[in-house]
Amino acid sequence: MKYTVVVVDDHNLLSQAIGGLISDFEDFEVLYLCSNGKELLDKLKNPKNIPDIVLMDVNMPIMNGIETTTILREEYPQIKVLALSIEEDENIILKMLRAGAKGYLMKDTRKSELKNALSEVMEKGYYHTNTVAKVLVNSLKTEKTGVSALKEREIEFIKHACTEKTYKEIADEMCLSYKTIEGYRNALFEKLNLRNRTGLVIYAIKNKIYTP
Amino acid sequence: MKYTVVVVDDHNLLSQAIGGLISDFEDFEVLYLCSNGKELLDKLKNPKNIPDIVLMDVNMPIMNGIETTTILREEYPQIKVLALSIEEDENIILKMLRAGAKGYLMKDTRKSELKNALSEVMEKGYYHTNTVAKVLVNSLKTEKTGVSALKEREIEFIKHACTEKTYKEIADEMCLSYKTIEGYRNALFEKLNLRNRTGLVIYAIKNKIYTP
DNA sequence: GTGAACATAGGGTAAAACCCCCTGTTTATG
DNA sequence: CATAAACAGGGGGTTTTACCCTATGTTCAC
Repeated sequence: MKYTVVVVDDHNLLSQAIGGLISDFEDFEVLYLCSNGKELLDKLKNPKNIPDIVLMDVNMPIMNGIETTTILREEYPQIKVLALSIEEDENIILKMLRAGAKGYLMKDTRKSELKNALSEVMEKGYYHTNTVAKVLVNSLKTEKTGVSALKEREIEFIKHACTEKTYKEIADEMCLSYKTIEGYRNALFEKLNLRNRTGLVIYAIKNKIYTP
Repeated sequence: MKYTVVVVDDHNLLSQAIGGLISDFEDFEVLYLCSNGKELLDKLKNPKNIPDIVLMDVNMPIMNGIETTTILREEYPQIKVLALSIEEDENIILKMLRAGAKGYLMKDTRKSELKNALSEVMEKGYYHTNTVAKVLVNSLKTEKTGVSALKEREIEFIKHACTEKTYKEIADEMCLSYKTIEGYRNALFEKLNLRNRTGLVIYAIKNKIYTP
């Protein structure tokens, strides 16, 4: 008996193509393809349509991979979700895994790795690449040290950093020395894994600390 | 005699998968797969490796689709290039077509449309979807009215500036000298009235040039 | 009452960003 | 054909960032 797989991706060419690849695997067969989470949930209402694994894209219109995975875990906990995305964003990966994905594949994965991933998810219950492992370790660090929560002053600083002001000017406005401001910046770079101010600005906007 | 196709895409899963799809078509067969333009050019040095059609991704590391297509048109004008991308960016599509692509497919194309596209490119010499047609009409409009204040390369540069990359790294990626990049930056600061890179990032996001 | 955690701040250095100035080449257009 | 844009590159400078490592005083828990 082959394991059944459903591919959910808004890029039809990709889902059809991946479906084709999976058909080549001995132990797996494709049940059907979907273009978004909503379509999948509709399909699942028929018990005949319940697969062993869902290969899920993260970015989709109508209902994205994170929402869909969350719902799946509640309503069909037996279905294993394997995420598939171009996104290497740490937060996205974490969100997807927290939502209940058993693994996270990049779209530049090779065919053999896809087969591996499918097999391991069915056997061991999970599959993680090095990239994802790194992200996980990093997130554990921040969770243990409790660093993840940003302090009041840091948030205030970030908002200033999202303007054209120099650090010297920010220091003056916050009534702190330039060196203290550097301290805030360095701490943030460290715990948010950023290289420079541009990274901080993008982080702030993504996380709605600053709204342009 | 089947027409031969080469798939060039840095996402291995995608290229393998698309290769699989094409193998199902009566009139076409896959010659080989490549991960980037450089790899393709190397392969082509052997006359046995010259295909009828190249299915080319636009965004690739090392050598992207636009550069590669330009070179192909010069050195192997008999090879027909069909672009394949997620990018719906007007400028990218235009560039790719100017570079000599015979058609532009989105990655959400259906299998049947891919077959159509391949056949039409071989028979008529071109294939254009509605989306691309719209873009073309639109570009004619804006070219007439000259609405776009920002130049193509500037927009491309801005997108890079919204990442953690240094200007040196941006220069490398855009295949320009650091000094040229500085030129773009200075021009933008001048005409947009900005003080520094942070200002540029905020401007880009406000004006939807870059979406975090 | 001692150590951890935190906010503050300094000194020094190297790299990146910023700011002038300047020279070509290609491409479009009157 | 001339002229203007757009495009690509360079010299040489200052300012700002980024990254080291260290130090002091306060608060708070054990």
